[in-house]
Parts: sequence; C-alpha cells; structure tokens
Amino acid sequence: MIDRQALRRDFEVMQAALARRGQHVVDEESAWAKVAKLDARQRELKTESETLQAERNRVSKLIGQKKGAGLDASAEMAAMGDVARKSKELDTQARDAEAAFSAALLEIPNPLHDSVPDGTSEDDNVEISRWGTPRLDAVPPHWDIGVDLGILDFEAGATLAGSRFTVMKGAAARMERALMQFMLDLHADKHGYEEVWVPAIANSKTMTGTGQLPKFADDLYKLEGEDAYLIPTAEVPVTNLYQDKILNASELPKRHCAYTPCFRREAGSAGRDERGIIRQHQFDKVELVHITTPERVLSDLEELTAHAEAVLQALELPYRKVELCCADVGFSSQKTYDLEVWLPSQNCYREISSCSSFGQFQGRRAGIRYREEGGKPQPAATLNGSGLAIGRCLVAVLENGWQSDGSVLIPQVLQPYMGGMQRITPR
RNA sequence: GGAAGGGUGGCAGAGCGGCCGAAUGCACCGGUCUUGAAAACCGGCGAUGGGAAACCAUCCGUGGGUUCAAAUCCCACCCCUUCCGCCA
Repeated sequence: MIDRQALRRDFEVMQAALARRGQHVVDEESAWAKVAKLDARQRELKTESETLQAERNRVSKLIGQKKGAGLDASAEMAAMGDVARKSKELDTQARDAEAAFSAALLEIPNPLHDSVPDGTSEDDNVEISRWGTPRLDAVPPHWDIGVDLGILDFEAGATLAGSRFTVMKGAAARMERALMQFMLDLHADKHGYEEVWVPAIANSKTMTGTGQLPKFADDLYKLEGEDAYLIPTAEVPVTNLYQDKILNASELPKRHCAYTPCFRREAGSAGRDERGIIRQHQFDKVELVHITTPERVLSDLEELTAHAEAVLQALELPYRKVELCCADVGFSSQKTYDLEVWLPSQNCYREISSCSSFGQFQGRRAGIRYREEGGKPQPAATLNGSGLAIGRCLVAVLENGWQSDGSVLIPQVLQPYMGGMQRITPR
C-alpha cells in the first residue's frame, strides 16, 4: 500500500514510478485514477461530519452538566435530536467514501525502486552474475529420469488429485525431505535465522496484508464456506506474524526461515510447463523473511539473496542471478532478484528463487510498524525470498547429477540427510 | 458440537450510561539523589485521520441498535480460555 500523504504530496513522482510498470496501471480506468479523487471526497465528507459531531459532543456535555446540577436541559436535548440524525447520515456517507478509497488503494501496486532496470518483458531482465559451470551434454528431462528410476509417478498424482500433482517415491520422496532439512539447518545454524513453523491456511485479512488479496484471488485456493485460503507461499503467514504489531527498532531486523507447502491455482498458466514437477499446484518451499527498517532494506536484500545463493552453491548447482526489469517485478515488490538454476535438459536457466524488497508496502497493509527510541511508530520494511523452492531444486539435482548409465549422483551435503546414499540407481 | 467465563493502551488489569481516551501496576523516556549503577522520589508517556498551529474527530473484539449522550444497555457475529463430547 502506498502512503496516503505521499499520494497527495508526491502525486506526479509516484505516478511516474507506477507508470514504469505499464501504462494500464495509471490510465483513466485504473485504481490510481480513482484514488486521488476518492481521497479528496472522503476528506471533505469527513470534515463535514466531524464538525457536526463536535457540536453534538459539546452540547451533550453541557446537558450532562446541567442535569448534574439539577437544571432543566430539555431545550438542548430537543435541539440535538436533529443534529444527531444529520450527523449519523453524514458519518455513513463518510464511511462509504472511506471504504471506496481504501478499496482503490489496495489495488495499487508498489511504486518501483529507481534502481530497477527498464524493460518491456522478462527478456529485458538483467543478468547480474553467474556461478558454476553449466553442463552442456545431452541430459534427458527430469520427468524421464524420475520415471526411469521409478521415483516420480505422474499418473498416480493425476489419479489422486488431477493434473499438476505428482507422487514421489523412494529416493525422490527422501530427497524432498532431505532438501527441506538441509536448507532449514543452513539458514538457522549458519545464517542466523529463527526457524518458525506456521499454518498453511490464512484468512483474508492476512492475505491482504502481504498483497495476495484483493487483486489475485483467482490464484488462490479458497476453502468453501470459510474465510480461509491455502497459502501460496510461507511469506504470507510468516510476514503476518507481526501484523498490527509495533516493534521496537532495537528488535529489528527480525529474520525467519520456514518450511511450508505452497498451493497455487496457476490460473493463467495453462500449457506452461505441463510436464514434470516444475509447475505444480502443491509444492514445498523454504522461505526467508526479514522485517527491517526502510534504511537498511536494500542492503538486507543483498544479504537475503546471498543466503539463498548459498544453498545452490552448497548443492553445487550452477545458477545465475538476474534483476527483474520494471515489466516483470511483482505487484507488491519494489525490487526483485531471481535466482535461476541451470537445467541441462532445457539448456537454459530456470527460476528457483525470487528475492524481493517490499519497502514499506506490506508494512502499511499489514500494520507492521516499528518505533525508534522516543519516536513515532512507522511502517516497517519487509523482504522475502525463496531459499529455495524444493521441487525445482530436486529437478535440478536430478538433471545436473544424471549419469549416462541412468543413475543420479547425490550432492555431498545432502548425503547425510539421505542415510548416506550417494547415488540413485534404477531398481 | 454443548456449557460457562472472557475479549479494554507495549504488557497486566480496573471501570459497567454523562466528570472515561480511560484508574493502577509493569515497561519505556526525562530529572533529583549517587563516584557510577541499582533502589527511592518527581515528572512525562496510546494509536489513527484532519490542521501551519491552537485544536477537532475517531478508536475499549467486529457490525448494527437504543439514547441528547455508550467501554458501560440491547441484538447479531467473530475470536480466546476452561469443562464436556469427538478425534490425529
């Protein structure tokens, strides 16, 4: 959510920052066009309503005093009847205006940080760095590797739940679990994160706090007859751990890592990545979340991204880091780095982590605030990043570790988590 | 699901039609005392919106109602705690 004062004070500047996301964000149909108008109307009505309320409060007090002194106050009481009625009416109007304003405000994306590169599509994302040496020999796709080894069962997933669901068996199931454990241990023990375990269901207020609602309801699984949704990422519950809280500046930054399952309807993704486990309705992910101050949010983003990179390096998976251009940065984010892992079967890098700074956008929405010593509360800054997506990580391990005899070498750091297994061989 | 109790400021906890944005304690900030700290004592200390400011308005789980006036009365809903039932 953008700052209401800034909306009035820096209207042009914010409009320009928003327009970089695409003209539709600020054209005449947009929430942006509505919001300024609604802001003015709301304040007008509110001022009017408050004037009447002040009058009512003043006279009511007088009545109280008169009655207390045993005096007659029936004249005042009669006069206030009218005022009370009018005041109530105006108050209702002011509230409606406020609701309309808030609704429009929630539809406005985060203005981009100045450092975000220009561009018109994901093709304009900027490569920042590369790590490792990609293998360039012919490697079969992970779905063939997995089926040949008898550890991925797509038919069973489809039978049980539908398309984009998979059953993992034996070494794959074990590796899924090993990856979670390894990542959590790394972040908790080496990177100083506090591990949390949170619900995989969140209510609409929580979903609104991090920006999934109201705009992206179609991407979420909603539970029938309840104000409850399956989370699309641990970002939602973990960030909202601090919703409506005022933290002391001395407590910041807060750093949490969490494993959760993630659920996404993939409404707009028909036809993309249909085979394999790259794009599933349910997948596992370890997430990193920081709650911090606006001053250090950008340096925190570098750190957080490095923590995610450390996972790929430990697993010896070649990857690159790209910065998303202004056309590709998500709704709530002000700046995003993606980590893309090398998939030899596709001969390209594929997203395995997305690390974003949200500035104070989520802090305002979710009511996450902090206070400097003796100062006023202000919205906290938030960040998060995948550290990493487990399923995609498993894909990368299968493909990058594949041997021409059909077996798969298991990265060394994972072996202790897999009972000492060094290699997956066909059964 | 049934019964009972309860949701008040950063936390704990009083208030139960007007003098209540709200006692008190803790925490926090400033001061006195002290070589320093602690203790003690004195003072300050909620949030949001509007306003240059004075100040005004709103907020006691949420939404409605009664009243000139609601934290306080009425209705509905949500949540929490305990007991019972059920259950991984």
